[in-house]
Amino acid sequence: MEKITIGKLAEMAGVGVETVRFYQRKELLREPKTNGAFRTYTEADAEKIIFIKKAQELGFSLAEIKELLELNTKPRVTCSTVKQKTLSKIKEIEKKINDLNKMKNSLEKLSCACDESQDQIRQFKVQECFSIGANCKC
Amino acid sequence: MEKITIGKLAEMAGVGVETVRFYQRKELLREPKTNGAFRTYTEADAEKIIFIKKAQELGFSLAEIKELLELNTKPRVTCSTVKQKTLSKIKEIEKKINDLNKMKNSLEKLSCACDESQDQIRQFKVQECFSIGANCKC
DNA sequence: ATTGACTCCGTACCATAGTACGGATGATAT
DNA sequence: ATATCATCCGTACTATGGTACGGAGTCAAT
Repeated sequence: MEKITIGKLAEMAGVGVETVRFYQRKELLREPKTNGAFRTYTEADAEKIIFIKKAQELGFSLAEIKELLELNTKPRVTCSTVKQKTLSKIKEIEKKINDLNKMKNSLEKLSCACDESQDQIRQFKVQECFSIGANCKC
Repeated sequence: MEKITIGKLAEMAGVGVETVRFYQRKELLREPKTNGAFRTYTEADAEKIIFIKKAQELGFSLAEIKELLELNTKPRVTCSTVKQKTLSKIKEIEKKINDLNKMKNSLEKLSCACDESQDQIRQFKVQECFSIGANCKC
């Protein structure tokens, strides 16, 4: 297998070279071994960047993503601490899924309204999805 | 019912007064009727702000949130255009839910590893959740 | 051994999403 | 009526997450 330099890595992960260096400064990515004068990366590094981008799209900040990536890697942390943190992250995620389902239900209601009348469309309000139990009644 | 001034509105929605004004400048919130010299708001405005905050936590930018809020309110837009945009938003949301489920499954695997050994915990990698079909096998 | 593409490093700049400040005016409770 | 608090408005500052730039060094192919 050929050496993965920073440019190749960036291409693999679909980001810019500067972004990789930025993540290193933020300690989201390890500083890799240097092969001669240039750094060489692994496929795991590309996977990590892809994870970071996905997690960002899901509303996690870089600080939160760092926590996620470090859940199991910090030295001298007990199993029960890891478990506790992990379960708390799972709760966060479940809350997000729940909220997304509310938005989805609400938009499905709008989709239904489109088959009814202009009036039905005008009366629709997405923002109500978090207050009233607005489910699709197609 | 008493008048809702900007300070009251901000408190209701759990944001700062400056944030409300910022959203007005960004046209995410309407410029409300002025009662005397001061503006008065409605509960719908508070609901809208709460929606904005929730949607941000779910990874939507203010520009995307504006689109969501305007789905059905723009004049001279046909039903089919609204329907099309709505279905596309639903697809986006489904993708997010799918990705969150992958992360959740992965973290459940870590939670299981916590009941096994320190070694199992160390070997775990969240970032793999988007590449291999890593489901919890508790 | 020279050329061209890539890397390294520091620094500067950018967009997004607020947050703070400060002087003027308006509202309200005593 | 006056003190106190809120609102208005413009402008400036901040944090986060990158993006761009410029000069120097390096690698690899011809």
